[in-house]
Amino acid sequence: MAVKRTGPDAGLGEFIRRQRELGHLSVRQLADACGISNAYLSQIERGFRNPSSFVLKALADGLELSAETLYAQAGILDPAQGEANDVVEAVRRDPYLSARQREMLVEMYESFRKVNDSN
Amino acid sequence: MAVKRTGPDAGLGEFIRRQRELGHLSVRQLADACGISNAYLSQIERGFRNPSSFVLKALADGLELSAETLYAQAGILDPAQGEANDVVEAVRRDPYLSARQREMLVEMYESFRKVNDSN
DNA sequence: TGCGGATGCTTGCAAAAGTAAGCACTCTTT
DNA sequence: AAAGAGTGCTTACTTTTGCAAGCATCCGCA
Repeated sequence: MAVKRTGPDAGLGEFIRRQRELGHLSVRQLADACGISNAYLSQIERGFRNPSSFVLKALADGLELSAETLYAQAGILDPAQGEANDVVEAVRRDPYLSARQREMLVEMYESFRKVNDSN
Repeated sequence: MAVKRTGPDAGLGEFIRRQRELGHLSVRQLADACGISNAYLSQIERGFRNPSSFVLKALADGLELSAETLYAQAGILDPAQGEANDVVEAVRRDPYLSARQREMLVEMYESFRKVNDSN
């Protein structure tokens, strides 16, 4: 498969372990809370397994942190969210537009902003 | 595995297909852009396979939409802020646009939506 | 001391993800 | 009408995910 994968060196597992320890949870406790096996969680934490979207979501719930945070740690979500413009962000989020249409709207918006700035 | 999985009836695949078609991409084109096989993409779109986090991320990139949107569609991320962040609302709220510019953007957006609906 | 339970880790297997190769079909182009 | 490329889909296969069961170690306690 040609898509990037995290290896045993990836930080996601370590991050999960740190979070778990901060919450004073054992491997089995967190695994149970997530509905996964303790064996599997152990392997995830040491970077030998690559949790699926669903397991990642379950882990976020079990660790009581937002899925965004975990996904950002996994390098799947861009953590750069705050500085994004509202309009641009809304356009990029809109599931009913094509990529090309999104592009056009964003360009239009930005040209407006530019024009307004210069006078 | 005890974690919830999306089945062949899940909307994620259909959503992906719809996005792909809006962008006038073939299965092979999108698959290549994502670094996955066309066979696999076909199965994902028809709900027979459940893409991993990495494939989902690659798909979001290939479709040029935010990973958040895709993950929300997959039922992994809460679309909580997404609803409040609707395009028209964001445009109306933007303090740097003139009334006329706002009007133009909204019209453009709505005409896109209309066009997309009718095919 | 020695038992019971809690800890994290390893192993072997079933099930799912993901691919390479090829099928059937539709358009162009020659 | 036949070659050629583009479309999506199917099948057979390899690789990875995820789990049940068990191992080794440590700690509190009778």
